[in-house]
Amino acid sequence: MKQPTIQTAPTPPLDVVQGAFRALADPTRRTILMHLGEQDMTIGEVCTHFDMTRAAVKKHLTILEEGALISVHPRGRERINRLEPIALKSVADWLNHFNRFWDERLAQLQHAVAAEEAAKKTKRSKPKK
Amino acid sequence: MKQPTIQTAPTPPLDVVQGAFRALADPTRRTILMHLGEQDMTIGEVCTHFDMTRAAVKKHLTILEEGALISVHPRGRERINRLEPIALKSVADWLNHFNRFWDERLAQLQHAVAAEEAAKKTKRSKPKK
DNA sequence: TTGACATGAAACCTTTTTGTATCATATTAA
DNA sequence: TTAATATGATACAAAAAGGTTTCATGTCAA
Repeated sequence: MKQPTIQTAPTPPLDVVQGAFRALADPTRRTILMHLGEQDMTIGEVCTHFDMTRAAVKKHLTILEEGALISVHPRGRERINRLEPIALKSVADWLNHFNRFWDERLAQLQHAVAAEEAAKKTKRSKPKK
Repeated sequence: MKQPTIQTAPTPPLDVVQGAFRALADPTRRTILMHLGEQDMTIGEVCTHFDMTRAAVKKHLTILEEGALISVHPRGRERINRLEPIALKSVADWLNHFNRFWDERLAQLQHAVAAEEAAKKTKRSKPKK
């Protein structure tokens, strides 16, 4: 059924992308990332933002670390969690493969809206571009 | 309990983003999206690219549709699956919140590499890649 | 040293996910 | 009409996800 492709190394960051997408699938983890965007935080500090046991937050942080979205830095008995934007950028790069579709679709929508506006012909709202 | 807000639609992209991130977490579904980026496809055509039962592919397509990443258009007894880039763009927009971190971190890395190179000027033990 | 604090880790449970197999339905073509 | 086709839908099983509780370990501070 499946046609084997001949390319052997068109797979630069697949594991990285997979780990990052997996980590981003959970809303708690996305919220953690936004908090860490404000400042580095210990696990305890992250916990203060969630109604959840410390162990559960720790698991989320572990998955974020596995996805390379954060790094953990021991400082005494604490562990400082820091946002690591490189993996986030790899996700954004993957999404950018679809850039041209956004442009096409947005142009379609704008065109449709413009046609509708013209049909109404009541307002003179000028779409800025 | 207390819902003093009167807005009925203050949740513009939250559910959309969650549904899209959930759908993107699976590598099979990301591959499906790339195939649909090439052309619209029926379920059967999508199936030809995977070593998986038709029912499993159908479930993936359902999750992609729930995440608004694709739309399904009946044509006779077939269902044409079409990429819907708007939800993808909402994910990209969410990621762009971290844009400034990429810039900062990349600048840091470039600076660090430059400093290390300068410090290494005396050494010659560079392992081959 | 002692105790409080911050974390790590394991066992366990429930729900979701991801696949299968099977049967039902609607459409096309002969 | 009849049969093949394309899909929908349900029930099922294994694995992963997401949470809790409990206990152990290492560090700081008095």
